[in-house]
Amino acid sequence: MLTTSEEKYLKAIYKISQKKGIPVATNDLAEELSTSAASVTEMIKKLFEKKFVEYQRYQGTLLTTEGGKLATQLVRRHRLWECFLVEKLSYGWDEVHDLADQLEHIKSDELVNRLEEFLNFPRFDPHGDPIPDRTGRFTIRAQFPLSTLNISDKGEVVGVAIHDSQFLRYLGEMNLEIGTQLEILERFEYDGSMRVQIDGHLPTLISPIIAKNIHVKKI
Amino acid sequence: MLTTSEEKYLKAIYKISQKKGIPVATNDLAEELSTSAASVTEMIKKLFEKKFVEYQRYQGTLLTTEGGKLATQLVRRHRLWECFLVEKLSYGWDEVHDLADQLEHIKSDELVNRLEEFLNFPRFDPHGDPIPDRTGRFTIRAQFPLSTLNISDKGEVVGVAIHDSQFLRYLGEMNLEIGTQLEILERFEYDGSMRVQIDGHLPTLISPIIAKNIHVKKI
DNA sequence: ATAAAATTTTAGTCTTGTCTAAATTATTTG
DNA sequence: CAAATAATTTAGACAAGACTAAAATTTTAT
Repeated sequence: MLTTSEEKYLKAIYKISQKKGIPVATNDLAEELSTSAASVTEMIKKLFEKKFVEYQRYQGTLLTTEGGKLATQLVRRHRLWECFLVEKLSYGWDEVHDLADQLEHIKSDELVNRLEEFLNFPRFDPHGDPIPDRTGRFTIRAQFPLSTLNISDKGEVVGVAIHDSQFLRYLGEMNLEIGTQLEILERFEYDGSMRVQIDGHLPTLISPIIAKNIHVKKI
Repeated sequence: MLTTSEEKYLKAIYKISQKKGIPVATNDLAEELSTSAASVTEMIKKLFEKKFVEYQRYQGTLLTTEGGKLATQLVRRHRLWECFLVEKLSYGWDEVHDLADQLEHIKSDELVNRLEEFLNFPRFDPHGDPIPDRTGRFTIRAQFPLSTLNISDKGEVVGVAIHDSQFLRYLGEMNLEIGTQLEILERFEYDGSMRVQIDGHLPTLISPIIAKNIHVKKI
């Protein structure tokens, strides 16, 4: 059985390797986990002993098949709890991350499977991220960063790449949420910002950094 | 903020003082928490420093007002999570204790308040125990151990004093659950056992130890 | 290609919560 | 009431997980 701390490391390795590829640097893990690089090295050696990660001194780390399964299970738990909090307890999508981070460490696969059934087998969480099924499989979907759309393209928001609550509240203020439909009115090539028509609202200017972190499907 | 371990101690002190009165003995705590008496002494000294318990060497311990509030909050969390597991996730009342023991340590009052609302403000948990409201008040109810009823008394099961899953499954096997109505047919005074008519089923013999741990209201 | 800078690891400590064995205090019993 | 027994506390140690400072290695830049 994994300790909560070990679980946090596995999930962090998983998350960083998704975003930045493998191997995962010790410093990046320290940053992600708000801890020191020295602590990371120690824990990685422990996870290596237990065969959850591959590791060579000074060369970074990556998950083994077994470690990957465990990390996926944690992602599953996290995203199902987020669904529960939003759909059943009326939390906002900007409020659930930290709570789900606690709830995902509850040790019971049965509980998570029952929760999934109670929620009617959702395939995406409140941020549009896919929820792995109990065998670890993700639902794949064609989606692109909003920043890649061209003038007069139409899209529907299906996800966000950042779960930070400030970012999400900012999106909320410009009436943008999962399911929102929009159209690109104008692109300013020198800085990449774009003017976007959001649903029934007034057109808004969206900066390239923001646009890169909003995922849409084309319609 | 309390650590999970400190929370476990506070709840154990609360539980034992309910059952056996105050002050609570170090050995009883060690037993309840499956740990050594030495560890208990150490932790109690810590809780004393933080003003959550009264304590004098060799004289046992008891909760301060502040400690009592925290313990009550934990009881509240535990019982609401049990309701959730039974009512929403279809767990049996004999399966929820250990899971609720994990869930009660999730740090968020807001979460528990929303959970309570989601469950429609239940006042009793699946074992018939009262759930304190957010100010810490319990709903009181007239109830007696089944063992105190006399011949031809009728009652309705409203609670159980033991949450052990073996005990609960045993009750289930004799078709006895919360809400079950019954009538005392016979009492054998020399050992205290009683023959009981349960609902539409055949009469059963109930031993005094069992009967003492089934709570009924008279009807 | 080598010096400087950045990254990673090691060494040594600390805190939390636990343990066992030994010492102390309280309780029970003859 | 004193001796035996039970309960509790202290002392010393350990494991997990973290930290800082210093050393080792890798990467970058001149």
